Amino acid sequence: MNLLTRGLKTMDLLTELRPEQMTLAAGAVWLPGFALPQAEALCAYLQQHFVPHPPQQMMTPMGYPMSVRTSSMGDRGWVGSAQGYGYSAVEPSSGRPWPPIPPLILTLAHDAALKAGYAGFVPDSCLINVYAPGNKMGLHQDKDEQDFSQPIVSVSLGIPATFLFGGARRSDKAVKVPLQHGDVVVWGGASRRFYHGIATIAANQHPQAGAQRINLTLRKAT
DNA sequence: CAGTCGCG
DNA sequence: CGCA
Repeated sequence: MNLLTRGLKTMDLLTELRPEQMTLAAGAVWLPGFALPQAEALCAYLQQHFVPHPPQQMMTPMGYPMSVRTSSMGDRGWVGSAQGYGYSAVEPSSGRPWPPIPPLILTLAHDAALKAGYAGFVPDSCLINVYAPGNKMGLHQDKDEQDFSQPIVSVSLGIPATFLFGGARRSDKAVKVPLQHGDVVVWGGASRRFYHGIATIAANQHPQAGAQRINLTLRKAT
């Protein structure tokens, strides 16, 4: 019995099959399980990171808080406030510089980018988004970076999430990608500025992360 | 005028 | 999907 005679629709294919690599749009690649070898070490490392650098809810310029909590590593960290969005060399709550991105994460990001077709990726910013059940992220573009020739590398840890990957306009139809612990998504080239987001997170539990999804987003900000 | 990682 |  093949997949078509079982009556599977496109969404079912995405949830049942775990291809080694799948193209979501021109220049955008989903790498299921690419970070699984490092995932447990990453979770442990982040737990330690969160002690001196607790994730905080950023504000939007429209006056609403975002539902996710965020922290950062690297020369720059992404911050949001009533004044707008951008990159900061210091953690707003403490005024101290962000801690460096550890080699484990730099290497993972570099290797994932290479696998997706982007050689020589050296990020200077790692945004850490922490999602609890009920949290979400509306469709948006990553457009606060200086150099759009560099891709974005996104690492998923903890409980699952539905990643929404749209197009150049916010109203473009978005593909739904069922991200799991250890999945990596890389987007660049034509898709570098495409809209993307995260659907409301369902209640869930993960052995390493608890009731959380932790997303690492690696960028070259400067 | 452009926006807008939010909301209804 | 369009806001103000």
